[in-house]
Amino acid sequence: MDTNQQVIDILMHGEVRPTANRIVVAQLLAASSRPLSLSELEDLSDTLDKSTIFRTLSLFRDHHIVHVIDDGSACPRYELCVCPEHEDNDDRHVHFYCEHCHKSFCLHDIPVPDVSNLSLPKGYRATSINYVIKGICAECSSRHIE
Amino acid sequence: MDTNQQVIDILMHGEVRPTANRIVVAQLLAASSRPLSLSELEDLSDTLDKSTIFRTLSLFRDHHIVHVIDDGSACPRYELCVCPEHEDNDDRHVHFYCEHCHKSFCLHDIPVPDVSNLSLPKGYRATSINYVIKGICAECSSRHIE
DNA sequence: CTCTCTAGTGCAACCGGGTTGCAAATGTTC
DNA sequence: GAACATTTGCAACCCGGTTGCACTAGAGAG
Repeated sequence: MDTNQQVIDILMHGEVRPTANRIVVAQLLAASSRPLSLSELEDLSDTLDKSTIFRTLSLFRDHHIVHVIDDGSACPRYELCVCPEHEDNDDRHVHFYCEHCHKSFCLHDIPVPDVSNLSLPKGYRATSINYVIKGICAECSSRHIE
Repeated sequence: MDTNQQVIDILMHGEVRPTANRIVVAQLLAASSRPLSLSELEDLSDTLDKSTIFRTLSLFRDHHIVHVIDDGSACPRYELCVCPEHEDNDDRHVHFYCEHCHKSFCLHDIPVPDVSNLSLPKGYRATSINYVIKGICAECSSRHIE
């Protein structure tokens, strides 16, 4: 299976023209098991310009190709939408932010407990939920005793 | 009851010298029903310098007088610890971030569902949990039909 | 194939919030 | 009151995200 072609299909499905740069960004996201920030993508691809990645991610976001995670790291992270059919991201899972290596991980096994519909105060309307656990990831735990 | 004296007690209990500026910051936090960001505090007090507030908040954080909430707004917010006895913030409740007025609210009635102890992958250690619901707050809902 | 027009890209500058260095001001101790 | 430590305000800095603009690449018409 050609991952290059897969990525192109995703872009076309989102009605985004598959330029070379966009394919690179999408492939980096697809190859990563965890959500990536703008600066992480910048590091991964030394050829692409920061502003190009930024605009590419913004475009992807608007076309529901990626969705945005706010871990508590002051910089948003992006991951490919698993469910391109839905207009909004329904693949809700818990994220883990490592305070040591500053990476975010997806905990796909843990569903986000949803309290938004049942018990929000009157007048409040929810559009998204972020459930982020901070701590030390497995790799950093094993490497440092601290 | 003198709130001024209450605030001083809190500072002294945290072993922080109660200077005039610190009392102002602590009173602003105490008077607010919701967590405030650095810039919000800057707006509320036109006399205090940005760096003074910043250092005051950092000091408060280190002395467990305030704790920090990461809503998804790229800037941390601070609220007075309810339980100064505990070394860490055990008063865990859900926060709501309004995407329209960019304020954060405490939903004290909704406890944060805790999944950290039961189901974290092996090797992961949690230190804090952020559960943030984003959407439109009641006031903005009633004001705009959109 | 070439021209034209639009979309995409790289560069550099900008911006805003957090952060830091430093010197003046304030407070504390003897 | 002198000597010292702490706190504060100002200004500069830093860093990541964002934007303006000119150049380039690509799509479509003829």
